[in-house]
Amino acid sequence: MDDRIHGPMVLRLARYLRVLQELKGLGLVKVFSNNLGDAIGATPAVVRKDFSVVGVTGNKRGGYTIDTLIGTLTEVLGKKESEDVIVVGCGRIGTALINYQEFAREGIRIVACFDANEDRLSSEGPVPVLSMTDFPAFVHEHNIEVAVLAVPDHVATNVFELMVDAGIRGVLNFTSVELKCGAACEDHGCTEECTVHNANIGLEIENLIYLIRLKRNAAAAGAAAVDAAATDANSEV
Amino acid sequence: MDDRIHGPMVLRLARYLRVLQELKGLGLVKVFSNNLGDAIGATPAVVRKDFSVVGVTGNKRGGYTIDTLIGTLTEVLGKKESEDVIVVGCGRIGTALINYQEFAREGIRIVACFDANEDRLSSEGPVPVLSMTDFPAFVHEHNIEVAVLAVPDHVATNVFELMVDAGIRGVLNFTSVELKCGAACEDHGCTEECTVHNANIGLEIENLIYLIRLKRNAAAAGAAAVDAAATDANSEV
DNA sequence: TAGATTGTTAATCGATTAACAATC
DNA sequence: TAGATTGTTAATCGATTAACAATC
Repeated sequence: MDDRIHGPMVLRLARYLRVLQELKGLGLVKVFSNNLGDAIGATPAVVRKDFSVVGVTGNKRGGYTIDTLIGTLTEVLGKKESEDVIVVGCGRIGTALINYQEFAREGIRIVACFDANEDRLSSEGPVPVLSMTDFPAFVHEHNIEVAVLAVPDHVATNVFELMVDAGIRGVLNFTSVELKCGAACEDHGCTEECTVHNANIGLEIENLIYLIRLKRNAAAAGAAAVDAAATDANSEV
Repeated sequence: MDDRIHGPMVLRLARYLRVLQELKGLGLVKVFSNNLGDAIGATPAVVRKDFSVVGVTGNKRGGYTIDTLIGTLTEVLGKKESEDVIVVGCGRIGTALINYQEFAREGIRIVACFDANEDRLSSEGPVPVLSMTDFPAFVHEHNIEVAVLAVPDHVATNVFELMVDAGIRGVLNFTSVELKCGAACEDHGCTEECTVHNANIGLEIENLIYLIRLKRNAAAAGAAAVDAAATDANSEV
């Protein structure tokens, strides 16, 4: 729609939308850029820029109309029609996801799970567990675009390529394998990219730890620099 | 240590390290920047730049020595001493995390869970479930730096502030609440930042869906532009 | 030597931030 | 009017990419 809409901005648009819906629920009609900025942790300038990009114009004195914003943002982000999602890999994580559907936001629904192990297949339970052999057909028939990858690490790459082949466009990756879309896409001659988000908890924590250590080191170095400067200042006396 | 080390780079350094350890396990001794680049999905130039920043120098003909790299990266990222992590909120997600410890990478260990509901407390099981009142003391005593936030949304902000107060420096956030560290930090007079990573599966999927739609729209617009150009070209005949 | 790879510098790209004129 | 807020432009910042000299 507009090539000025980029990744971080989409994230913000989604956050605005959520806040706006709550504000509307509270009976508000208008909102200022600084209020929305506070709510999602951005500066007012960013908010105005974002709205400018999506084409919403405010009133110089009265701010923005909440209904207009909700309408435009919903349109830009895509109609909030319910989205069907599948899970591949019916091990512990897959099962947990299926059972704890509550995690899902409105409109997002897990409609099937797939597993290579025939023993796990079942049509009982809240979500059917189907054979991997049915996977491509199912994806096409139901127009599935988003899949959760929750298989053992050693088959992750293979299953991912299956997904890309089948037409999956977005993957939430619970394995600790780095999925490279470019390669898989090229190998299979598909032109459209597949977006991968990583959700491996171990990896996330590991990365958190590294970042914290890095910050601490930087802070220590900064303090040392300050100390050194202080020493220098002293020595100048 | 070096202010040229930034977030994305830390992520890459961790990935290099993992690959290097595997390569070493296979008996390799040297490695070229393009091999590592392929492995983690980066260009050789990025790899060389990264190594240059952390101070590892290679051999113009023979590439980099794996042992040297492993040594330096381990040092830069912090010794792989085991890191103790706690979970706050012993509901479904919290319990799942505790039971599926396997997700944890080597060196990462969940040592305790905290819950405000006294009925859930227990010293049985793989991980003790303690009262929230014990939380600050426990964090100080055990030098806990990283916590997983798995409480209901409506108490997320409060619990997060408790965490920051107690000295937690990194949070893996399973709620769908936007945790703003700046505010909490300022309010409580703490100078050090707290790093938050979001792991809410619903949010992740929602965002995936938005990004996919955006890409499709952009592609459609691009195709339309191409069509228009083609039409123009035709009309010129 | 010739070829291949490193290491560094400059250019580019993308997004955020700052500044300020317009105007309700 | 005076004050406050929008909307846009220019400046800045940060990271990646490209290019190429150095050299094994």
